[in-house]
Amino acid sequence: MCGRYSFSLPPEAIRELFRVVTVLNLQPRYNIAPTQIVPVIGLEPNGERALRMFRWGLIPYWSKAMPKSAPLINARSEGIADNKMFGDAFHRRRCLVPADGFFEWNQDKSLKDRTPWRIVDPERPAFAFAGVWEGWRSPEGEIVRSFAIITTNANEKLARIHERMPVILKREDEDAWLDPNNAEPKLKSLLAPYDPTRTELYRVDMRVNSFKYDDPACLAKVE
DNA sequence: CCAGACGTTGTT
DNA sequence: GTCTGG
DNA sequence: CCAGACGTTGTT
DNA sequence: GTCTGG
Repeated sequence: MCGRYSFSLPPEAIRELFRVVTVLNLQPRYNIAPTQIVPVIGLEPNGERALRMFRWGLIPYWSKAMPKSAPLINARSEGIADNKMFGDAFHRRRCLVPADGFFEWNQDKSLKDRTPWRIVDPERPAFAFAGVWEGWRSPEGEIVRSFAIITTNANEKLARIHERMPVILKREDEDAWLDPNNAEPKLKSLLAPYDPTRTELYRVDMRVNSFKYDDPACLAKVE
């Protein structure tokens, strides 16, 4: 699955890699955690891509209050089109979640080693997760936009540490994911495990475990 | 009809 | 152990 | 995802 | 809001 990731590229690289004009006032993020407000990419009414700051952890639009349970940071791709919680967002509110890598811990918690891994694509400096989003009106009348990252089965590279992984879109599939005219069969075909030959894992320092550390050392390789 | 759930991951 | 917060 | 708190009464 | 369960 995916419960922590990074997005630390400079604005010029973001504009070029994701074809966005606005780059807001983005600070590099080395250790993004659930509930934080982070950039995602959606389509404007005019069809142009735009970066917007959304909350990681989807709040269903019918929620009466901010949910107290674990935030909905992931959505399983299997059955998502018919799912009560995410179905409407899947059909009508898809987004790209830009990242330059993500973190995984050993799934088996009986293994005492809680040293995280970082996963990157050695052939490109950044990629996008497939995401869905919602708008929610709080009791105070504030509109909160939030998102979840879609997951699928782990590929053979990740399977050694975890059985799920986030959906990473091929670059040539990003437009199809955002296209409001694409229907269910096409969209579902995009939600597949990532190419294992482009999935590289390496160990990083345990400091990543704490979201309080958000600096370049979080990305550094350790033995 | 109304009431109650609606999610993922991991762990047991 | 379990819940909350980031 | 992991880290960190988890409580009351009374007094300042 | 919308679906499921009784």
